Amino acid sequence: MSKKPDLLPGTLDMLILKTLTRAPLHGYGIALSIKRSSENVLTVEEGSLYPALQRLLLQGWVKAEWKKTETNRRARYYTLTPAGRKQLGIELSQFEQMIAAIGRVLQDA
Amino acid sequence: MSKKPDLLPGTLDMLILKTLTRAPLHGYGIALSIKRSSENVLTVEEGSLYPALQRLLLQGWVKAEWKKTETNRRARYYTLTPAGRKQLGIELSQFEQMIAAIGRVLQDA
DNA sequence: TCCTATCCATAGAGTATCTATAGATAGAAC
DNA sequence: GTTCTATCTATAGATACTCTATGGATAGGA
Repeated sequence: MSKKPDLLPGTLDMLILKTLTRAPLHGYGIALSIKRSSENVLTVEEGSLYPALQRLLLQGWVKAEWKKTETNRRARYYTLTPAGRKQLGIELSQFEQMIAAIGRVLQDA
Repeated sequence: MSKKPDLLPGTLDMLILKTLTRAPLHGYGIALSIKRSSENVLTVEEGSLYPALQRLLLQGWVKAEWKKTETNRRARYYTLTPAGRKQLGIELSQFEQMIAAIGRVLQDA
């Protein structure tokens, strides 16, 4: 039945990295944060989120640490690394270039 | 060695439909048009383009006709159908909504 | 005691892209 | 007249990313 994606494919890593620039967060918190700051337009499913976090860990763009949450639960907190911050910059500029280019195509008379 | 895509995944169909609102074009011409109007930022590979055109045909969003080009070559011209025009409207509004939402996440302090 | 929200994670399917390849021909260059 | 380049179509296979669907655990409130 092929549903439409809840976000633009290829943008999830960038959104996660950006979210982590504010503060370390656990996976669930990242998903909530993206949903909230996008005003409920973007929904990150667990089946997208956790594989994405594994990718980011593997690339060294985030690091993870088990901690207790404020509500006394066990959770894995992800922190942006310097390499991750650099990568975010790259992805941001590529994304903006893409969007600008698409905008040109769409506005072309 | 896993290269980055030449366009944002999920946007190709929209770009093709938009390109065809100006005039019917053959595949090669569509690729050139997108490349040109995006100022060489977006490149549509053949392995993406022709499968996309097959999808659009199957959905009834474009129709195809074999003709001669101005340079006397045999080529398959694609024309936007009314359903395709409607679909383009849908995709445009979804895309803009996505971009706006991503923008909110990226600008969130 | 049950329910809901919070938290983690993986398996499998589907979709869309890329690279690589194959083929044909018009017209220009040589 | 032969070769080269640009024009044109199309498919196969690999890869990447997302989704749906699961499975599990626990804190705190009803």
